[in-house]
Amino acid sequence: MTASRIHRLGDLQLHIMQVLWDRGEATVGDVHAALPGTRALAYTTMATMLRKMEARGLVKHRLEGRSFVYRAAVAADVVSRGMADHLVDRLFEGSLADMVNHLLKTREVSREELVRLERLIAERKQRL
Amino acid sequence: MTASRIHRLGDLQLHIMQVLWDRGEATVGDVHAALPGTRALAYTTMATMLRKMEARGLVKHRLEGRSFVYRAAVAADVVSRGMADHLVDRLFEGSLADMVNHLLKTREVSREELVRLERLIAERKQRL
DNA sequence: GTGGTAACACTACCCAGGTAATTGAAACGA
DNA sequence: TCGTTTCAATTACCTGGGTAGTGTTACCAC
Repeated sequence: MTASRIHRLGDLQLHIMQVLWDRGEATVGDVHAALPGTRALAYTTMATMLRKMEARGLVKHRLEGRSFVYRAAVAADVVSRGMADHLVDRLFEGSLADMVNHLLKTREVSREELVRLERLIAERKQRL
Repeated sequence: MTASRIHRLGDLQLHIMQVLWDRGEATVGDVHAALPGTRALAYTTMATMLRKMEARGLVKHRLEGRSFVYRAAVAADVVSRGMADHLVDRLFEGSLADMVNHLLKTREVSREELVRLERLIAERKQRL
């Protein structure tokens, strides 16, 4: 449950979270360096973002020397779940099948992916 | 393709779109009346929102008497697709299977839904 | 015609995400 | 010791979603 679902996360914030989930810990500089070169953002932008995110409870930091070392304060799957659920609820009235149906209709899907899906569903049925 | 994906839509805007998709056309008053009573919003809020949405190209209006009759300017599935794709890309690097896997792990899913999913995937495999 | 009401128009907020310059302090290097 | 770099802190600004008050007009009922 983890107190008040997270379902809104901007692109930048999500990228930052992904870096943190990936590395466990990272300084502002690390995060800045780790981000996709496609859009070169200022170092200060990262710093500001991280502070805002800490205020919101998404990350925490500790001091090491005079650097802030950040880490995620929420687990990746809690966030994924919050966001995915929110979308399923908003768009498909909570029906996973409707969502998948829609995705299958509108996206390219490889045979491998379909096979994987079949297997996932079969497994899930066992576990019912 | 409909020019530039729509992947950001706030809750209110999405609700409004759903009303329009549902009815085809609706006046501000209709939309206002149709919205979930849970949060009673002012009539003017709807009017403002609809004007903003028109500026963004989400809806159009025509004049009938002195009322604006709004209709959606983008199709429901284009929007669903934009939003769903965006999420799949952001959270699961574009892998539908990863997304479904995640959802299957973290959500309650009924046997019926699993069966429906199986069928959907089987059908999709045919059509490959 | 006059007054109420139903419509849009305009304007103003708030908030959060995103972006960054500026400032100030600490550390480091010569 | 003095300049340069490296950090964090502060501040500011833009955008878009959301919310609504106020203003204005047009129309309908008396």
